[in-house]
Amino acid sequence: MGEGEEGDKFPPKTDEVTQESMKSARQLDFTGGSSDVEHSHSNQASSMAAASIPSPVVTVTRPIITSQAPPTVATPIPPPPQSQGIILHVPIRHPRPESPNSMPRPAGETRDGTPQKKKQCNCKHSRCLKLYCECFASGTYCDGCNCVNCFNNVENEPARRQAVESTLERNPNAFRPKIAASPHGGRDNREEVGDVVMLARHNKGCHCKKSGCLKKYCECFQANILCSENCKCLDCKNFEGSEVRQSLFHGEHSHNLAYLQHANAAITGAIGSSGFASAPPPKRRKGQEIFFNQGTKDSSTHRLGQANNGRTTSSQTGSRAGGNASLGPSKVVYKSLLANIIKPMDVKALCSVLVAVAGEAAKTLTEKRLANQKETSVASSVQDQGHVNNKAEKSGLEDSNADGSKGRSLSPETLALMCDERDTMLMVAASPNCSVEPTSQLPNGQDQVYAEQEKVVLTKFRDCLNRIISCGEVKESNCSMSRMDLDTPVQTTVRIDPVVQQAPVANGVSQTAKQPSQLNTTTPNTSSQTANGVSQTAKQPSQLTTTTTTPNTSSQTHLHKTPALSEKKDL
DNA sequence: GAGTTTGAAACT
DNA sequence: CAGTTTCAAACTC
Repeated sequence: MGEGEEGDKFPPKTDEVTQESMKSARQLDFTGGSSDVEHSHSNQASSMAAASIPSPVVTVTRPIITSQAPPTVATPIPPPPQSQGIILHVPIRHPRPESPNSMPRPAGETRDGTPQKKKQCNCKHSRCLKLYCECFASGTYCDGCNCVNCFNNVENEPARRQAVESTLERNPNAFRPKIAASPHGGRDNREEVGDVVMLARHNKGCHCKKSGCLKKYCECFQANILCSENCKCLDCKNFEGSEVRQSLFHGEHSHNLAYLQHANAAITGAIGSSGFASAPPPKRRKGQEIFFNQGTKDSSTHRLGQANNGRTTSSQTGSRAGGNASLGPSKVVYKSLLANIIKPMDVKALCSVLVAVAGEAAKTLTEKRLANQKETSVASSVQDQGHVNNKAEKSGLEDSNADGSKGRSLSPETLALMCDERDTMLMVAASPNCSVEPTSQLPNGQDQVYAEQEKVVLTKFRDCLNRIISCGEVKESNCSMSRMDLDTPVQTTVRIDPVVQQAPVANGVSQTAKQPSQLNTTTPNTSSQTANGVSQTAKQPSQLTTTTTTPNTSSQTHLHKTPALSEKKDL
């Protein structure tokens, strides 16, 4: 076998290697500036060599890149020519991280940062002078490895050096980190499940075909990063939002069987959607993506770039790239039925609406109250204290009016929310039988104002929730419908508006499904995704219009199912 | 622990 | 640049 082939070369004519070249290989500049190979960084390098050889733990995972970077692990390595941002100290090369869960760490370190033994290779045919060898690839000498006929040591420095050179000749970046990341991609990004992780990415990208990029065969997965547009993998499942991937992480990894099963199942495609909770979107297969998934439209497209076996459809690649620029691949994201209905901005908007409502209520009520006060002329000007948290205050209720009532009692609605939780209670809201006599605890009219205010606010909120529920139901039904006729036009109804890439994704349910017609209720028009949901939940225009709330709010306000399809344009 | 699978590296 | 071979890690049994 190859034994001879290369083996013969090594140890290459050692003589050829003059003393000069004897500078330990580590002195070489692997950084890609191959030209500099011989540089003069004897300092660190030499020391390293000397020290590291016998000593285990060569801390520097990628010592090689040293030329400019201090050997310390944490130090970022000078950006490669291609400059992809900061390079992690990650030795992504071969020195593969122990567990997929953890960001690759320097060879000498454990998760907690405590020193650890460097990984030992088991090379038999490469003499540890090729990148196949983890040690060699990481720029360290073999030490305590199980390799056979190893030349990756001081004794064979000449040969080693030769190997390094030839390797660099082939690929100037051979010893450079494969993973690039943004400054934020700190080291233990990992598992934010699709979060930080994406900050880093494989420079070259992987080319996995069968592992679904969910096994350590995959360099990306191994480094615990998502596949990026750089990858040319097939049937990749290592993308943000990948159910499979998420299940792996959520199920907490490698150790548990579930993980393995999921991974395998997912990879083989055997499980189809079943493996995952609900609305399992059909698994993607190489060339064809079933566009069942709403995400499809947008996000899916991202994925396509890759899923489609990487590349084929060149057109797609772009999309993905865009997504990742900073965050990494943006691919299909699994979300609950309400995922797109309730969005952060919607929540904000809702808050605004509620505030507005509260404000209005306060205004009205206080007016009343003032009127009463005049009569009673209660000098209780003690307007002090703290109902700081009081919604009323937030809403803009003038303190002046707000008088103390420290022991402010809770309104029936509030009590209901706090103690009862029974929907009915909420529904009944204002109804008298709600019991808890608010008045009973009300010192003077003030509390009543609050109570009224709460009532109004809570009622609004209740309405919103109901609408959300409705939306969810509609969506659900659509979902099921769309599933039934996957092939049918429904899918085709891809939303017209380009929209935000991320936005669209919803779990299995193609948002597309919801066509205005069907959803007459809420969904306005194409802008659907954004629209429906909470926003609609918000109040009715009529009530809020006056308020000076933010644009969002206003938009929401419009949402009443019926009338104004105007909906949230803003959103 | 042996055998198989996988994908990067090396080679053609 | 594409296809094939080699290699060692990852994985399975």
